[in-house]
Amino acid sequence: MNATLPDTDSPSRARILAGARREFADRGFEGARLSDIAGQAGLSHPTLLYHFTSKAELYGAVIASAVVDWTRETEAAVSGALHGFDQVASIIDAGFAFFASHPDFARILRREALDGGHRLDDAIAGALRPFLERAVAFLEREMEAGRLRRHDPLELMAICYGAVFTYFSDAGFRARLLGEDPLSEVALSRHRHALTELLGAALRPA
Amino acid sequence: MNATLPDTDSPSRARILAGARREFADRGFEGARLSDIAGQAGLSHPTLLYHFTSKAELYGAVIASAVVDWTRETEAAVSGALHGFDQVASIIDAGFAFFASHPDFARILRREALDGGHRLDDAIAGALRPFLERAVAFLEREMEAGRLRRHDPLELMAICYGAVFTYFSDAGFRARLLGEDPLSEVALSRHRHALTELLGAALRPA
DNA sequence: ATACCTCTACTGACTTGTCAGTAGAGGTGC
DNA sequence: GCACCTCTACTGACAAGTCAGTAGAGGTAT
Repeated sequence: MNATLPDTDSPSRARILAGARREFADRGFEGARLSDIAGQAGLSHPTLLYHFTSKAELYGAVIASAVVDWTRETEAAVSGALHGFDQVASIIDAGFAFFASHPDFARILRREALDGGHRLDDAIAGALRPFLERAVAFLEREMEAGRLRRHDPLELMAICYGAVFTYFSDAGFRARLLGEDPLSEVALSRHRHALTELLGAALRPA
Repeated sequence: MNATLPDTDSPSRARILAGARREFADRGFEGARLSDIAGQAGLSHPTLLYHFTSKAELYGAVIASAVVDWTRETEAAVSGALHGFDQVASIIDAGFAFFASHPDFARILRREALDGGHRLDDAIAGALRPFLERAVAFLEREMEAGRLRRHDPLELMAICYGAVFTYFSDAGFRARLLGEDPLSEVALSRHRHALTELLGAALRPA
């Protein structure tokens, strides 16, 4: 897409990306305003369009940078040599850690999931589907070997995805409902602990 | 909100509401176009604004009608005289049934949750918080009585909320990822069954 | 003849993207 | 040590289009 490519990571570009992540998370693709994003970076909106040729390209850059982080940060957890429930807990931990350090991205991703995910085709093919397939294969193997109790592996992943993902994407809602900050360290580890306990009770062999 | 109320349910009004539900679910509040909604009802957009004085009022009416349905349809499940895990399964079933019959509302609700839920304050105070409090109180009582294994009741609700809610709000994403319709009867009961089994394995006393 | 419902035509606000031009840093020849 | 050029980063002004909401007139049933 970028034919003549001098900069790639100027300070302005980085500030624009940071503001864009916030605005796209807060207001969605349609709701975000280029002039607001530019303003947060201390620039006028034409300058933003000097660095990114269109709103869509800027959005794509935000997604891409998060997908890079996701792949890097989950790699360790997935390729670990653990077995049975320890490996499950490790993946849950990795998911929590990733979203806790990328809370805005959780909301961007949810908006995409709501829209059917058509803008995520590359990310799905490149990162999400492989991740899911490895996880399901792992679960099947471990259940077969008797190191995990039998459950539907794919649906188990869907349940974990829903629980972890929702905690972060709906953090504002939870805050309003319960009057506490879900991204605080205590709230976060309370939820992670509860999920891990629940899964452990259901998955650990008797 | 509706002080001087002549019509309340003309045929046009009902058709507008149905179209609005679809459009708000598909594109969000900002993305939805009044002229598209009106067009689906066979009307021009100023005619829509004759029935609903603003886009925001129309949106509020969509939310309100769904909250009415929610309260009615979950009432039976929550006030049932069941005990232990049977009651838990009954609430899960009710949640599935509600969202399966209101798939568009699931996505509208998720968009609201993403935005922090500030437009849902009435619904939270009137329906959601009471529902949650009754559920948590029930879980505590049953755990105390030994009819359910001990888990964190609030987090347990959050996990169920996340799993059920995500299944419906992200149905389009799941369809893209797996290539099957998540709202089909088989897919739906597969997921509900998996969730019920998982919860049962974790919650039923040994 | 009046209440209700609908339309066409229009406005004002706003948004993305374009364009011409400015400021300043840095290299080069002399 | 200076005239000249080029490049990046940036801006204000504007073009083009979209959208919610308004005004006012017409049709229809009672």
